[in-house]
Amino acid sequence: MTRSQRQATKRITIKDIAQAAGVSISTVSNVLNHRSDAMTEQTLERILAVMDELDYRPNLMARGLVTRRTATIGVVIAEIETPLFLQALSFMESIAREASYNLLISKAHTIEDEKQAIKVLTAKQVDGLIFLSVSQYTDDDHLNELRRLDMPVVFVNRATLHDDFDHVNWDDTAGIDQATEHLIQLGHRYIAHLRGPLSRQSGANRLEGYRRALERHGLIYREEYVKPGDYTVSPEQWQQSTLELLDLSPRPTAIIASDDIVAAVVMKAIHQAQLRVPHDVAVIGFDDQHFSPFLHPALTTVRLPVLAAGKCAVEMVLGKIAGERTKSEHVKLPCTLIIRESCGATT
Amino acid sequence: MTRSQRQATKRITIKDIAQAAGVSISTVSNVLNHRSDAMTEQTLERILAVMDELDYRPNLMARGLVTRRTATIGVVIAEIETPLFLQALSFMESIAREASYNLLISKAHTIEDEKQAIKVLTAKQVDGLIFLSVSQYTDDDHLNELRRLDMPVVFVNRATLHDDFDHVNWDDTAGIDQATEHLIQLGHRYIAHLRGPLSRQSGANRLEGYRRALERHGLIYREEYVKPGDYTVSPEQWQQSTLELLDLSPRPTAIIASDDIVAAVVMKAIHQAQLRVPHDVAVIGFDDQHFSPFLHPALTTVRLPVLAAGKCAVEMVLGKIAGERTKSEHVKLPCTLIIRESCGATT
DNA sequence: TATACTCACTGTAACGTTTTAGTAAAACGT
DNA sequence: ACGTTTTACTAAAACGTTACAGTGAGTATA
Repeated sequence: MTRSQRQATKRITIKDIAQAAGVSISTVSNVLNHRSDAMTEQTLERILAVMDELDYRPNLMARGLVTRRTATIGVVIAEIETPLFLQALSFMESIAREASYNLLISKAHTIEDEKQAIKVLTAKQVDGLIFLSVSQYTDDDHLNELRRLDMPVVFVNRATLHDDFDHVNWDDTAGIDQATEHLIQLGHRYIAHLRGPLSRQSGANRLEGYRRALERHGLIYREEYVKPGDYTVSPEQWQQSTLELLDLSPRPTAIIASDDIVAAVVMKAIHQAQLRVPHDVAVIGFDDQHFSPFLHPALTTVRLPVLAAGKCAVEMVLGKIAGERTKSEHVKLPCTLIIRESCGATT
Repeated sequence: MTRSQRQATKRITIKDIAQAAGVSISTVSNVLNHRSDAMTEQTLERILAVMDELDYRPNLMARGLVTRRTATIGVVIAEIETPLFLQALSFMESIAREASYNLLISKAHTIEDEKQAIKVLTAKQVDGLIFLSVSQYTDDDHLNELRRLDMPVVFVNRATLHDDFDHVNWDDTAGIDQATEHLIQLGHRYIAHLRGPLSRQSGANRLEGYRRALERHGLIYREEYVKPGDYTVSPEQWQQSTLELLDLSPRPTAIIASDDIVAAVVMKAIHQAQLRVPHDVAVIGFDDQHFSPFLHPALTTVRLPVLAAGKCAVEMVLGKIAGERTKSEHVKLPCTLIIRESCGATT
């Protein structure tokens, strides 16, 4: 397999097919583009036979050069470490594939990465762009380029600062509100929250939803019941925070964690404090990751519609590409409270 | 943003740059390809200035058409639902990006999917192909096409039936052997195994490694200590199987699960049987998923070198593309036993 | 029977690059 | 001062498609 051998392998083009079938390349192009009405059944079959025999594959680069279409959607993804978003990515691939589109992916954690990703993906002539969960609030000037290119763009889980682009989000606030409501209905009065980073939309929204539900029921919001439990602090600190919460008086009878991993650590800390879930302390997570049903006890959690959002985003991009949709939309999907074993009535 | 407006947006090409800078297309092409030695400093700067001003981006499709390079690697991935493989995908993207390559992904669960994926990806002119964990044993004829194309191909975690292609695998057998060995060293004599599907290479290999370690220490392999605990049966059955194992006499003092999710369920079942991990029964998982350290107790598990394998695969493909590597390699990476809390000495 | 119309194609100019061969002018060596 | 080399470019042919304007033969219409 030397390089010279590699170059020796001749690739068959539309020209070869035309020659072998004794027709012009236009005719071959017509069969490629399913315009079989413009030729004899006989010719069609002859061309198809030749294509099959020579194992012809149209060169999509050449095609793309003239059609200006690549059947490829660029996906810029951050937080790619979160299994949930990766699952969304996988799901998006399925949706895209049904429409014969592929996904060209590019990670971006910083604004700089994002700029670079946009450069490369647009240079590769993707037909549309999806930003998966890159939540920046400021300094989005580089997006002007996308406006100029007039390319279909959808943001998933990003602050909706760009009215002229499509957005898909989910309603964190309502999600945690629902979870808190559920706990209150079960009789809980002292509900703690291990919150996410406030610098993030999700962290702030969730704190707000938690607070909203409390206040709706006339329960006072107490600072000491809220502690950071996000990736900016270590798992040991989550554990420490949980123990501190359990030492409060009155002791919280329920803890809402900022995600399922944190919830697992919370449950672990509760067990280690010789208390029981949900008997002594109820726990609710966030995300509904794939392991959550298998925790001990199975975790009650707020399921994020990440897959649905991914699907929605792909469909929006495809719609724009097809020219069916023109004006931009802002979709907000609901979260679902998944009730399992880790939360129950207080005794 | 109507379609007519979209088409009105003129895209600037190398031609525009040439005209604006008062040079020929060739010269502009030269600066694009970093052959700045073939022109005046003055000219170079003028061209760069014009490029910057007009915000020029070379069209990589057009370039690819003539260079026959796309700076894109196709990744065919199955088991994409497994977070571990998705993480590998993410990691591979990082490695590829460092070399200015992108990843075009395509899921494939059946042979038919795989054929289709190969068709599309090769038609899109990817420079190389990586198969991530699509473990089929038979009917790989369609791969002949890849031989014919003489395209760099690497298989990750696939039965090495294709000597002429590159392979990256990990040593399941040695991994579980090590885990079993560890348990034996701790004094365990009755070790059970919830095995994976035998139709899969991994399931069969692991059973073999388990058996090998037992026999090396003169412990008898007992059929009733081995039960299926894979995705072909339900989580309820994993739980049921665990309970059955705990009812055996002598009761196993350790259980090796087929993956970390199963291990979580096993631990849950053990707790529900009023036994303690690792005090009464030690548990070892497989995969080292991201939640495993946060289980209660933290899970001892065999870490698969999935990320390393992904990295290796990308580097192999890049090496082949660059022409540095020519002959095919078969790499086998070791697994690592990650010792946490869920296994300890028997009392 | 002349006219229009359909049918089954064909020829060729794009698309935006790279690449190869070429060239005029300047610099160099002796 | 002459030939040679180097420098700084340029012209034009690819690359493999699609798109559009033809075209000549046969058929239907008036």
